[in-house]
Amino acid sequence: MKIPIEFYRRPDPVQIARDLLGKYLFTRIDGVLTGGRIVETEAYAHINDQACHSHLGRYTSRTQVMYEPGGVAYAYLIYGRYTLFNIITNEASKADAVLIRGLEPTEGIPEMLLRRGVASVQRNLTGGPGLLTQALGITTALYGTSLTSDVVWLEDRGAPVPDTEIRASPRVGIDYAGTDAALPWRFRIIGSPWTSPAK
DNA sequence: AACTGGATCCCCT
DNA sequence: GGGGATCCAGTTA
Repeated sequence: MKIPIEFYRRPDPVQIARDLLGKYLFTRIDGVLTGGRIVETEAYAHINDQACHSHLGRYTSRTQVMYEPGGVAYAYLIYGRYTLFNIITNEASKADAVLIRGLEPTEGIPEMLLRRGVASVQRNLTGGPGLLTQALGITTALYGTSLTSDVVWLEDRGAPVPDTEIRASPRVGIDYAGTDAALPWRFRIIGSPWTSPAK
C-alpha cells in the first residue's frame, strides 16, 4: 500500500532514512510503471548539519521546496549530468530530507534497461543515486511533486528490515561539511548488491 | 555579469 | 585510485 503522508511528517530524518529501507519507490512516467526496493538512503537535517542544502535556513530557488510539509519530491541536478532524488520530511519549514541512494529493481525492468542504456540487469542499473533516477525517469520536472501522487510514490509491501540487517556509516561526497561529514547517517541493507559503489 | 564547484559516474591507468 | 564530463545554482561584484 502507498505510504501515508504522516510517515514523512515525523520529526527525525535519520529515523525516516532508516525506516525507508525495504520500502518501494515507483514512478509512472508516460504510462510506464518502474521501480524497486530501497536498499540505501542518507539523512540530511536542517539543523546542525553542514551537508544539508537548507543548513542555517538557506532559502534559494533550488532549496525552497524543502520548506514545504514533508512528503514531496526534491530533485536536483548534480555535476551537470545526474539528477538526485530526495524525499522532504518533517513539518513545514523544517526542511529535512532523505536521499535515495540505491534500489533493487523489481518493476518495469525492460524500460529501465532502455533508459539506462545497459544490456543486462546488474548493479549499474539502479545501484547509485544518479543511476536509479535515470532508470525511473526522474528529472527535475518532478521537483515538488507530492509523494501521494500517481507520478512518483512510495509503497510499504511488508517485510520490514530488522536492525541486524542494516549498516550505518558516514555519508558520501560531502567533504565540505567539516565535522558533520562523519555523522553515521548513511544506511544500507547489509549484503545487498544494489547499494552504490562509493566508499 | 562572471566565476566557482558540486549529496556522481565511468573510464583509464 | 585518479581525473574528466558538463551545466546550473549560488555567490560575489
